[in-house]
Amino acid sequence: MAREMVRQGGRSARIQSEVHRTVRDMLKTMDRGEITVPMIAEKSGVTPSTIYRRWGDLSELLADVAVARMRPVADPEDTGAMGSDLETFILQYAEEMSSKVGRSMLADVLGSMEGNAAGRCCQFTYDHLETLRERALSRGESGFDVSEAIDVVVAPIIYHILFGDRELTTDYCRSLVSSFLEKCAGA
Amino acid sequence: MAREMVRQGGRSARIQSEVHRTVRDMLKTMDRGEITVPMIAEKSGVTPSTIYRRWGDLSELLADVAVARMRPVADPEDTGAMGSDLETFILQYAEEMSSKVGRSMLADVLGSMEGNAAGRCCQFTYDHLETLRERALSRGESGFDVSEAIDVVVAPIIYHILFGDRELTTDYCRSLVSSFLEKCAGA
DNA sequence: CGGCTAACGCTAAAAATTTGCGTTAAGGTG
DNA sequence: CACCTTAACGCAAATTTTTAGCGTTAGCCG
Repeated sequence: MAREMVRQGGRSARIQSEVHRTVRDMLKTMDRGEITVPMIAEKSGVTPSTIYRRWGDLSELLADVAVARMRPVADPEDTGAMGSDLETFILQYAEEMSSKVGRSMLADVLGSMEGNAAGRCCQFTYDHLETLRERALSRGESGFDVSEAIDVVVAPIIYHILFGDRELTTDYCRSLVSSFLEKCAGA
Repeated sequence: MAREMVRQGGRSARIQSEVHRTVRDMLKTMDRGEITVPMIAEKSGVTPSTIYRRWGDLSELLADVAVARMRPVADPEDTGAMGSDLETFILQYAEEMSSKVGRSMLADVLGSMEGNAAGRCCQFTYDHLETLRERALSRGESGFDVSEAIDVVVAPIIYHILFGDRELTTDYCRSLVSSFLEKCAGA
């Protein structure tokens, strides 16, 4: 059979989760700059060559781990109304992404070129917003444009986290959301 | 004398410019992933240890080169009116940053932790916008809030470049600018 | 001009990465 | 269920990259 196959279960999967777990553990106690592939290999009981063959290099591995961590485990909380749904989600999003691990994940995701890690992880955000939009519509609310929400609310938050040019206060995030909601109402 | 000194002229400066030039040349013809410190050292006629001692590692060197490239050489063009000034500047900004070298510079700048490379380079953008604002005021126009311009216009552009989730067309950039100008007029 | 020392070059040692080859085990087939 | 194919792994040698010690060069200051 000429089809490309990717092993999903058994040893291969066990190694992947073991390596991922090791990386997450290491990121808790040490800086990203002092983590090396041989270290990860030893702590996870895998030979370095396996890691190199499977992920290519350290930055790709870190990106892979970061994307896996950002993958949502549940839908955003339902607070009963679109405005509060959006605010709750954005505040939590800003909180997570501006934390030390959040900034680290962002950097890792943006530092990889293979596998479109950045695209996949911003898709998570898009999907969450889409969920909120559909939820609003099913309540009879007017809904909102997801792309516009990203431009007006998400993009500034990410920008300030990445460039560190501004404190990301709760009030500021709230103002972004309310500014967006007003724009929706006006349109 | 106990004071820390940094050599500015002579050999040290010559080496810096030589290494920078070599890096810029290499980035034209090859991918960032295949550039190594020993390569740069050989092509620029410097020993690797000098590069390691001076810049620490490859990512710091690349960030240093990127910041130097992004440092503006002139003020943004004066088109005679605030709206067209802003549009001209943003279109050129989007063009430069979304190009291959632009994306590479962004990635390099965000991938370094020393020296606040990211902060310094977003300061360039801030300064340019501030120039446009002052120019508008001196013409008798109402001006605009620079931080708001960054949130509404610059941040979305950078976001879409980094995450690759959307085509960055001229029309789209123009719509961001006009949306911002309307917001200014309304406020 | 002469002293001081930051910054460089050279070299050897250490660490990381790549590569070849044999082995293990996942997943499909008869 | 036993067998076959081959993706994925482990091991170890070869290669490359990075670090560190030490002597030398050349800015900068008095």
